[in-house]
This record gives sequence, structure tokens and C-alpha cells, in this order.
Amino acid sequence: MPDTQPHLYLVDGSSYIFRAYHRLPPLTNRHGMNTGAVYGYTAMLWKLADGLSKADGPTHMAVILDKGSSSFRNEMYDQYKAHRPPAPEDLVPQLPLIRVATRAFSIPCIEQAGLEADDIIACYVTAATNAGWKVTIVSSDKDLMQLIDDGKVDMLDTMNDRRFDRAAVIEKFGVGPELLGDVLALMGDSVDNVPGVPGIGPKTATQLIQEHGSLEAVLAAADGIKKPKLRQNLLEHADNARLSRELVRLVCEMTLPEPLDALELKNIPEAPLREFLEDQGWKTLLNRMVGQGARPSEGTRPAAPVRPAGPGEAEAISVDRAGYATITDAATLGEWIAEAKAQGRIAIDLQGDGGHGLAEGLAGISLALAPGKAAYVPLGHGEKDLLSEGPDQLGLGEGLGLLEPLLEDESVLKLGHNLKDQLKLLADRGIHVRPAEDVMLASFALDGGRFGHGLDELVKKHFEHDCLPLKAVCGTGQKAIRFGQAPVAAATEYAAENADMVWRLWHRLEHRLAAEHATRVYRLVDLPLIRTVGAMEREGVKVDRTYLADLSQTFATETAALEERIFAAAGGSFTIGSPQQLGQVLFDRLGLKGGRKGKNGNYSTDQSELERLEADGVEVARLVLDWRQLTKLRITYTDALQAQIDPKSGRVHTRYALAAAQTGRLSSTDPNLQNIPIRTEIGAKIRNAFIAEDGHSLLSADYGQIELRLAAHMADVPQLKEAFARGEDIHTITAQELFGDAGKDSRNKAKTINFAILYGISSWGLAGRLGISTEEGKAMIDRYFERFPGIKNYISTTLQKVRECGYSETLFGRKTHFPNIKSGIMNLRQGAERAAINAPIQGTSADIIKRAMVRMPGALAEAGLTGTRMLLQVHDELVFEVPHGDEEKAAAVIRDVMAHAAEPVVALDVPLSVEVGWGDNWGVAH
DNA sequence: TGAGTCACG
DNA sequence: GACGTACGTGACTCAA
Repeated sequence: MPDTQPHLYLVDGSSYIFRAYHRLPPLTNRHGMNTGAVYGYTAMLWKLADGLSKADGPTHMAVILDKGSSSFRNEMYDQYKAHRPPAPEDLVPQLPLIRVATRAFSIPCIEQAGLEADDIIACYVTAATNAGWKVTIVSSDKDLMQLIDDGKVDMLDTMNDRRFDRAAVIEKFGVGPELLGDVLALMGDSVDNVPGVPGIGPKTATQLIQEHGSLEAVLAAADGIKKPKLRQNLLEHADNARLSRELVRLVCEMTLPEPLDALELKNIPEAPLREFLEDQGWKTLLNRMVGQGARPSEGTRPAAPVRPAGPGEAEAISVDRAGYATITDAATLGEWIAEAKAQGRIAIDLQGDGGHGLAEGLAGISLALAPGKAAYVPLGHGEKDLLSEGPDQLGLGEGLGLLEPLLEDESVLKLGHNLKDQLKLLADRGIHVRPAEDVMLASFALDGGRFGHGLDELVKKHFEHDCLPLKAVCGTGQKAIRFGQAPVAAATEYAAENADMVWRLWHRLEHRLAAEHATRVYRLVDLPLIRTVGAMEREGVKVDRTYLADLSQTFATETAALEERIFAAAGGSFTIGSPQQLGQVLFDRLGLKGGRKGKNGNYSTDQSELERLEADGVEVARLVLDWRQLTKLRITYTDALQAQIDPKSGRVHTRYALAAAQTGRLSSTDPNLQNIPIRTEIGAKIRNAFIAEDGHSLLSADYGQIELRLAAHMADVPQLKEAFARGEDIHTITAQELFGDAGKDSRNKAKTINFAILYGISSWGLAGRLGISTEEGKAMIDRYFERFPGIKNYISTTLQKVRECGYSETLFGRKTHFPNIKSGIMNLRQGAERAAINAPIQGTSADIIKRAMVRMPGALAEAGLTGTRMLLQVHDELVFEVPHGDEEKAAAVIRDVMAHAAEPVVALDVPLSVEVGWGDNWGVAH
């Protein structure tokens, strides 16, 4: 009878408040006092109490606090918690407010002199489980994890929305709750000043306990341990280990200050809560909590299942595709529209019909109003090229005519997935959808780095459900049909399911946005970008087809000549483009020295390998390199680009992916216009093919060394910040610091190091790049850290944070998760560490240029630059088309927007420089 | 489909 | 002392 089993929530108030203080932004109440931590605490308490009627929600609840005086542990060990710094000055006055807030909720607040909160919690856990109750400990204190007991006691970390069970403890510490105390005893705890054993951290502690089974067994076996240092430490500090074991033991030797039954969670009386919230001046909370009645009744809840859920736990759903409706008449569509208006939100999903470009048609639109309640509205099904009538359906004109007022209705929220592409389709038809929420972008902001954000993948992750694959409707390969050619019944199952899933996903992710501090990135950066980027894609960029064709021809001729010379040198023809064959020719047939590499046992023939051969005087290596360059340029750029010109607009329309890159960057596809050659002279010619429309210039504006500037700011390196402020050359300054001179050679080395450091390079890797020994590489890195201690500090604090929280953050709060940061596979772990060092910098740069892009259309319009269009983004560069005569003015506006794009959210210690140029084509503008 | 290669920031 | 060797992308080819 699980329904009637009481479920006690024990809130570890003291630990929450300290973490909230550091994690939440400062916030001032009506009296001018900093109350950020109390605000967070209050919101959390509400969230918990609000879960009363929900599955696994509390029936009983208490807040446990530290009384502040010393505990019995100090009698055991006078140094216990001795080095703990005093609470921050602006946190101290918040502490009493915790009790006030708790009282406002009419929730019991328990504290007792001589006992720490942990022990009181342990007591209540024992009492409650003895009574057959379930218990959830609301905390993130690792000591308390000792109490976890599957089926009876679990732990909830509200700040990360994560639930810990036995498996989670084993994942984190390698041992179950019953052995956790032994592990903690070996580790010690510097914050609480639990001594532990020197030289033993979490890894070694876990390993020892796993191996021997208990702390006492470890100590007994200490003599036989191989590693000399470890053995000595264990023998010398055995007493400290035993003392630590006692310090981390949770004891339960008291009578309950409040009996269990007194903790029952009842309806919260409104008056005291209102009084408290009003006194603090927290209007948002007031509206949320009191505005809907002190406890929201079942009736006022939206129909959707509203439950906060971490990404880890999937919520199983049942899906009945046969239950979806097909709407083919105006009356039925009218009913759905009316219901959407009544409830104020609707999920939509457009089904395109054809390719990606402007020629794409619209096959239909699906709608969802509640979980499982979805329908498909076919609009353009049937064979276009035949005069057949097609299935029974509302036409495109009538259907969109009916939907347009709903889609543009300010009071109805439209939910979608990857709305940028859908909004583009509608904008082409004069429909401007608003307001809207995007499930893909919400997921990107919440779970970036954890998994991909495609609809199917999200559904799989969150609901353990497989969507009907598109290929089941449209087929695949040569036999694939357009969506509009599919039978309406099959199309309904696919399309309506998508809308249904969008609805469900949004309601699952919605509250996590605020709870996990993802709203800034979502609402201020990524969501508004939909419209800006959509407009850029629609605009496209003009390319000179004739010029590209000529270039293609030149490249082809030169390639043919190279091919002949290569075959002559190789003594026969082979497929140059096959690394396998090339390797055999070079290393087997010609007998050159080569290293075996790769998973297939093939020789490596990459650029560095061929350059090595060239240096040894192997002429054919140079020929192959030249052949590769020309082939690459011809096939990937000159040929492909011509084919990508849209016949309707005569321009190339790339598509930007908003939720693809882990760091928050955009990426560009079909074609990728973010990797157009520039570094080599011959490749750079391709940039000249990107031209401006008649009477216009192409204008390019790019940030100068933005990532190094951000590194200087984020790592707080005074020398680098000053150099940037003075407008000096940063690599020269680095060369001076490292080598005492700034000759060309030193500057080049410094440049390599500057970038290498930010990517977390090893001494071996740096040595390889600079052609020096590993020892010299290490010395150089050490010297760098010595001259710029901020960098070293940045790297270690960044890694520490990622190990602790699982994610890194940009200056704007964009999170990137690194699930591999604790991987036992060193390869993966070290890869994650390098990526984690880079992500905050690359990601902040991405945030900044995105903010510039969001503001740009408004700024241009305000300056009267109505003919100027933003066309392309290449990570640190924006490309515009500007009417002749407006270049100077546009340059000034663009420069201003870009240079100040971080403000006011972030104030940088370094200026952002923006270099602007323009001309007839991209080559001369850049 | 995966590996290898190479274009960009 | 071995480990594998710079961050982030996308497009193309070959070979299975």
C-alpha cells in the first residue's frame, strides 16, 4: 500500500544556505539587505512543499538547522571545524531569516545545542524508517549519504535537481553507503578539518576500501602495502584515521525534539506566508505562491504533468498513435484553435515538403493541446505534378488562413522544437509567430554536453520512447518520397506524435530553466537568436558562379598535371585519394620509412607525415600535398558552392545549427560557410567568389583575438590585461615575459604557447609543435604558469568546478556538461579536462557575438541603415551587405554593437577590439 | 558507416 | 612509469 506510506522530507537548512549564498546571484530585499540565499531557500521550500500531492512528494517535512554551538565532536577532537572561516559578512544577517522563512511556511524547524544538523537528521531517519516511513534527505552533504538505503532513504540535491540512491553513491565513491564512512575517514575533509590520512584522496581511499573491505582491514594490512609513501602514511596516521572514522560517524543519541507525527505537512496558511513575502518585497514569489492560494489545488494546475525532474531520471509514458486526429475541415480546426486560445498554449510542428532551401513547400502542420492529445492538419498532400485531386484536406491557403490569427496571437504561447526553421517557413508566407518557446534551445541551455537535442533523442532520453522514424513514413534512399506524398494516415502518426512530444518535453523542461539558472542564456541569447539567424539564412549571400567555374577549371588542369607526375614517380597509377593505397605506394612500393598507425593498421599519410617525407627530400610527398590541396578546394568549395546556389534567389543560403556545438557556438551546414579557405594564398581566392549585390559592398567585422582577451579577463592576468588595454601585441608581450626578447622566432613560439595553454596541452604536445624536447616543453609551460599564475589558477579552479558540479560555465552562465570528467578511462577523462579548460572561453566568445547579433538589426534600423543586411557569422566575424555610401556609418554602428555586446550583463576588464573592412567581395573586405 | 583527411575559428 | 598527445566544428572520399 505505497499510497498511504508516509514520506518524510528532512531539509538540511544550514548546508543549503551556504551553498545558495555562493551559487545564487546577490539579491537585495525591500530593506536593502542582501537576501539572495534566503530567497533561494524560500523558493526551494515552496517547490518541495508544493510537491505534496505528487508521486513521491512529501507528506511530512522538517527543516533541520545547526545550532552554532560546538558539538560532541569537539570534545573528541578540539581541532574539529577549527579552520573554518567565519561566514561571509553579508551572509550572517541572513541566517536568522531562515527561521523566519521556515516559520512563514508553518513548517517545523528543528535544532538542538550540542548536536549538528547531520546527527539530528540521522535520528529522524532512524525513527522514521523504524516506523515504516520513506525518507528523503534534502541536502548535498556527502556525510549524509551514509544514511541512504534503497527503498527507504534517498537524498535530493535541489540545487542540481539530482536524486541520490545507492547506485549514485557507488558511482560517486565506488562503495555503498555502509562503507562510505570508512572512505571518508581515509580521505579526511579539509573544510571540517577531519584529518584523514595525508596523501590519500578520494581515489586512493576508494581503492583501498574496495580492496580490503573496511578501514580496520586497511589499517591491519598497511604493513604489506607496496607503495612506500602510502604504507608509511597509513602506519603513521592510523590513529588519525580511526579518529576521523568517529568524526564522520553519524550518531543518534537523543529523543526526538518533535515527534514524527508533528511533522505532518498540512495546507500552508496564507497569512503568515503573505506577510513574510510582502515584507521582503518578493513580488514574483508572492504571485506564484499566494496568488494562486497558499497551496495550489489540483484544480488550478495545468493539465500537463508538472514535475521537476532531473535529466537522469526518465519518465515512462505510453503513447497511442492511433488516438491522434487528422483534421480535414474548418469546423474541427476551429475547435482546436478555440481550445488553444482558452488554455493559452499549444505545441506546433510544421512538416516541410522537399529540400532545405527556399523552394521547400509545406505539407502540413501538427498541433498538441495536452499529453496524448494531438492532431495533424494536412495542407499540401498529394502529387503536385499530376492533376489529381489529392486526399481530403484543407488547402494551404484556407488552413494557414485559419491558423494565422492563433499563431500571431500574443496571448497564446506556441511551443516548438527547432522553431527557427519552422518560423522561416511561416515567415515566407507572411505569418509572424509569437510568442514562442523552443524545446530544443531549452534542452541546449539545460543539458548542453550531456546529449544531443534532436527531438527523437530528447524523447528517448526523457521518456524512454521511440518516435516513429521519418523513414517509416517516407522511405529512404532512392525510393524516398516527399512528406507530402505520404499517405495522410501515416503522416498523421508521425507528425502528431512530434507535436505531442514537443508538448510533453516543454512541460518537463520548463521549470528546470529557472531552477538551474538557465534562463539568461535561453531567453537573452539563444531564443531571440532564432529570428535574427532565420533572417540571415533567408537573406543568403551572392556568389560569382562564373568566377567559381573558372577557378574550378584551373584547379582541375593543375590537378591532372600533378596526377601524371605522381604516377610517374610511383611507377604506376593508383587512387591518390585513398590513404590506404597511398600508404602502400609510399611505404611498401617505394620503401620509404613510415610509422604504422590507425585502427586498420594502415600507414598514416596525413599532412604532417607527408611534410616529414618532403623534408627528407621525397619529391612525391610535395606533389601529393599539392594534389590534395587542389582537389579539396575544387570539390569541396568551387564545385560544391556552385551547386548550392538557390535557383530562386540566385544566392547561397547556409543553415546555422543553434544547438550543435558543445560550447554554444553556431555551426553552419549545407554548405558550411564557416570554413571557407583563407589561410593559404591559393585557397583565399575562393573568398573572392563571395560578392555583394550590385550597388552594395560586402563588409566584414571581426573581433581581434577575442579568446585571448577573454582568457586574460577570466584568468585575471594583469600583464595581459594591461597589454590589451594599451593596444599592444599580445604575443610580443608573452615573448618578452617568457624569453626576455621578442624576436620573430620568440614571438611565434609565444603565439603557439598562448593558444596551447588554453587548450590544455601537455608538455609532450607542445614539444611536438615547437620541435623541442619534452623536458624543454615542460620547462616552458612551468615558466608560463610562473609568469602568469592566474592562468594556472584558472585551469585548476575550472577543473575543480567541473569535477564538483559536472559542468563548466561561461561568463553568461551557459553550462557545458562533461560526463567524462570522472571517467576511469584516462583517454576520455583527459579529453574532457582539455575540453573543459577551453569551453568557458570559447563559449563566452560565442555568447558575446550572439548578443551582438541579437542587437544588430535594431541598432541598424535605429541608425536608419535600412538597406544593410547581416549575412554571415564565422565565430568571431560578421559579414554584412551594405548599400554604397552607407559603409562608414554602418561600420561605426556595427563596431559599437560588437564592442559592447557583453554589457551590461558582464563587465570585461579588457576592451574588445573590432576590425572592420569592406569592398566588392569577401576576400578584400576581410 | 567509420576512419581519414583537411577546410575554418 | 605508461598513458596518448590542443579546443570547437562540417564535408568529402574510400573501403567495407
